[in-house]
Amino acid sequence: MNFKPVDEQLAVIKRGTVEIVPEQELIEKLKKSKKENKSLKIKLGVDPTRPDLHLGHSVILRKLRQFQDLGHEAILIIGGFTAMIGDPTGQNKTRPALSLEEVQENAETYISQAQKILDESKTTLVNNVDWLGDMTFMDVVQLSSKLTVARMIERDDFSKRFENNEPISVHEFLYPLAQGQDSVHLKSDVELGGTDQKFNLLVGRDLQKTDGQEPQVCLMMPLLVGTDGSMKMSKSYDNYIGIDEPANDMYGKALSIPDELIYTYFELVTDVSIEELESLKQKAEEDPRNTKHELAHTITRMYHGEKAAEAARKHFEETVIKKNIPDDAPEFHFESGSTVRLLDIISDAEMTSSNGETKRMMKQGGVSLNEEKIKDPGFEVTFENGKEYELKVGKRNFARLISG
RNA sequence: GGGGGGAUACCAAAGUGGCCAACUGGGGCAGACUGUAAAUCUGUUGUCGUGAGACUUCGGAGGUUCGAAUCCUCCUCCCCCCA
Repeated sequence: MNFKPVDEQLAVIKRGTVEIVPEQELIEKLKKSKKENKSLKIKLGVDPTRPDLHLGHSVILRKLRQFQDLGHEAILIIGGFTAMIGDPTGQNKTRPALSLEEVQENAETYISQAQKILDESKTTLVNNVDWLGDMTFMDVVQLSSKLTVARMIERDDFSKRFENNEPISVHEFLYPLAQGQDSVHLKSDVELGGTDQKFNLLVGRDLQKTDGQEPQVCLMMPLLVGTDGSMKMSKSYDNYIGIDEPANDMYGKALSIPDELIYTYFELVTDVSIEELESLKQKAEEDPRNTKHELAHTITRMYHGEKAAEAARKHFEETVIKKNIPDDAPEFHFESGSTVRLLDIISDAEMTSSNGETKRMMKQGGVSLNEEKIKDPGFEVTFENGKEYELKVGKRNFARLISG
């Protein structure tokens, strides 16, 4: 491996990074690595509790990928064991512990999605069940003696729960130790994590020191703000863009982020070069509309390819800007001459979740047939030979009704 | 081991015998507006029914009552305080 100069590597590593603890140690490690022509071990632990990955997860995975591209060894730890504990970080309640089978299943989905971002051939996959699972109770007791309760309850998530009279289980205290033990086991040089992982990452450092190892450098990435512009991207807030989502949705959702986030998204979730980033900062301010389209295009391209990204743009323009019916709207056929209540058509097509909702939408002007708003819940459609209707229910629910 | 508090719709949280399909906030949905699926404003938000209305819902199971989310009994789960 021919490593790039340290300062070049550092520039890539620092892209989007919030904090490197301590940065000087990282520089030393990089120097040593180049000198000895030996790659660094970069550790990323993932919790396969929820297998659906979104752009928020991609931030950290992309960072791992960047390390790979710099020639370092990416170690992706599937937290099989830790998932069964449930990471308390940022939680206001105890996470449900998963069974071994669930973890296994989730892990597979997770890996297959993560490979879209990582360089599959160069990723070392491990599961911490393999070493944590073998520890004896005595081992655990000894390990836990290295961390004090006072330090644990300093943590925000615990102290908040404590104040709010919410339960904290003892086993949740063991989570950072388990994660730290991973670092000891793997002898990692760098561990990646979100800013919310700082505590856990630092425990890894401490444990390595106790073990006589050279401690890992902790690298924290920001938590990506979701499409709502305020909370971190998360499935439970429904402000996420999934990496498995259809191109059209991806494109549209990317466009819905607030303007202030355009640059951040370019920086954290796209593969545009560092040089390009510079110019994008200004572009985003001067011409947010087009820059955001460029962002949406870039993101969609990364996961679906150039062609699909282009198609997604067209789809967006047609349906959202021009408010036209998309080409791929589902079609429903009706016998010519028949008369059917519109309410029933919508219900059969499952375009709403209940008749009450349909009626409500009708009253509010959310249902239209061939551009004409239908407000009467009893409205009936008569299908004459060859006649076609374009049905719109709500903002983006379309269907074509065809007779014959 | 002892004492106290709690469980309400997607979430948070009022309601403590009829005016409750249930205040309010968040979220969701719709309309207007917009470069946008953003922001803002307005409306709406159990199911069935064109409608009148009917039915189901307030941790679970029973009971009292003309009538219960509200009262009683038992059960399940959770939190706090003292030891």
